[in-house]
Amino acid sequence: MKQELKSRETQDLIINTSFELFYEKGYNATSIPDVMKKTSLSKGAFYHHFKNKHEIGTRVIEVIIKRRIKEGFIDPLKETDKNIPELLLDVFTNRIKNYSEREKALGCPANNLIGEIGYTEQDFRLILKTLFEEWRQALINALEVGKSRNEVKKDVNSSAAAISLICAFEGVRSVRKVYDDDIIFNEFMESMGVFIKNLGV
Amino acid sequence: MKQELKSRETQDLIINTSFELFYEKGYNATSIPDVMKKTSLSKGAFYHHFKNKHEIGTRVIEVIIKRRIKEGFIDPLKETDKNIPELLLDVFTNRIKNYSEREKALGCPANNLIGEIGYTEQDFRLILKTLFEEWRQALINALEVGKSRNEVKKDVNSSAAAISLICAFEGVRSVRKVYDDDIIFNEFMESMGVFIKNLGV
DNA sequence: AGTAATACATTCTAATTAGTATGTTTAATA
DNA sequence: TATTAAACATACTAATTAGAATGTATTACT
Repeated sequence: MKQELKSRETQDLIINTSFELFYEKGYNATSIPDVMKKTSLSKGAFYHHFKNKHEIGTRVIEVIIKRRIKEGFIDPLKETDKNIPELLLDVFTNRIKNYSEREKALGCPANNLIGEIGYTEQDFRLILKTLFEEWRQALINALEVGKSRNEVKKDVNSSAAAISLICAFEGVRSVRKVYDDDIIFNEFMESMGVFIKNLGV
Repeated sequence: MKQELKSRETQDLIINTSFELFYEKGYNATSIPDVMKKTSLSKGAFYHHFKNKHEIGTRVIEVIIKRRIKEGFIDPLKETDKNIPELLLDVFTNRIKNYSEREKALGCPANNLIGEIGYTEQDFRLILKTLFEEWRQALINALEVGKSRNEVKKDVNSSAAAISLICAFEGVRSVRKVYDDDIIFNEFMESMGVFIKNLGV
C-alpha cells in the first residue's frame, strides 16, 4: 500500500508540474525533459508512469483543467438557492476580477490549449468539448431555475445566454492576454455585468 | 530589378506557406523544414531571406494576420455612410456565418497565436496588441458616428461596447473550435445579433 | 527468507531541430 | 566582358527531442 501511495504522489507531481509548464509555455513548447527537470525526477520515472506526452496531455486536461473549471464555474452554479443573476454576477465578474496577475497574464488554460491545437489533437478537443458542454448545461439549468423563481426573465433564451457567457468569458481572457493590462479588462467586466443584470427581471 | 522581384516572390511564398502551417498546426509545432518542404524550396532559401523562426513569426503576423483583420473587420467599419448597427451586424454576424468549414474549425489565427504564446513571445503579443487596439478604435469611431447620426443610443458606452464585440467574437471562434459544429455557433450569432440591435435606437 | 514486482535512475538511440558554412548558378554592374 | 553580388542548394554541426533498454534499490508477496 505504501508503494501505491508513492506512485500516486509521483504521478500527481508530474501532472501538476506538467500543467504549470503547459500553462506558462504552452503544450508544444514544453518537453518531457523540461517537466522532469522541474520535478527533480528522472525521465525514467516519467515513462514508468505515463505512456507518452499525449497521455500526460490528456491527464492534465482531465484532472487539472477539468477540476479548475468545475470548482470555479460549474459547482458554484449548483448553489441554486441563491438569487441566480447575483450568482452569475459573482461567478463571472467578481471572481474573475480577483484573479492573480499571473492568471490574468497567462489566460485561461483551457482556452490556451484550444488555441494551440489545430486539427491535430482531436483527443484533447473532445475532452474539452465534454467539459464545456457540462459547463453550458449547468448554466442553462441555473437560468431555468431562475426563470421558475421569477428571478430571470421568461423570454431569455437560456441556451443562447449560456453560450454567450462562456464565449464572452473565454474571449476576454484571450484579449486580456494581448493587452496585458486591466483597463479593457475592467471595461469588459462592466459590460458583462450589464448583460447579466439584463437577464434578471 | 528582375532579381528583386524574384526575391519578393520567394519571400511571399515563404510567408504565406508559414501562415498556412502555423494556422493548421500552430506556431511551435511547425518547423522551418516543414515550411520549406511545402514551398519546395531549400532551407538555404529560408535563411537567405529571414534571420530565424522568430522573424518569420513576426512577418506572418504583420503581413498576413494584420491584413486579414484589417480587410475583414477594420476597413468595413470605415464605410460610415452606412447605417452603423446594420454595418456591425454585417461585419460580426453575416460575414462570420459565411466562413468556410476550415476557417470555422481552425478558429481565428490571431486568437490561436495568443493562446499558444504565454509570456514567452512578447514581440508577437505587442504586434497583436497594436492590431487589436486599431480594431477597437475603429469600432469606437463607428459607434460614435452612429451616435451623432442618432442610429446608436446616446447612452451606449462606445469603448465598452467595442471591447465586448471583440471579446465575444474571439470567444466564439475559440468555443466553436472545441465544439466543431454549428449549433452553438449559430445560437451565439443570434445573441450577438440581439446585442448589436440593442445598441441601435 | 527468498522471489517477484514496482519505482525509479542511467544510458542509449534515432529522429528532428535551428542555424551555419560552403557551395553553385543566375543576374546586376562596372 | 569581367567582377560582383544576390538567390538559392547542399552539406554540415550541435542541441534537443521522444522514447526504449537496461540497470538498481525498495517494497510487496509467498
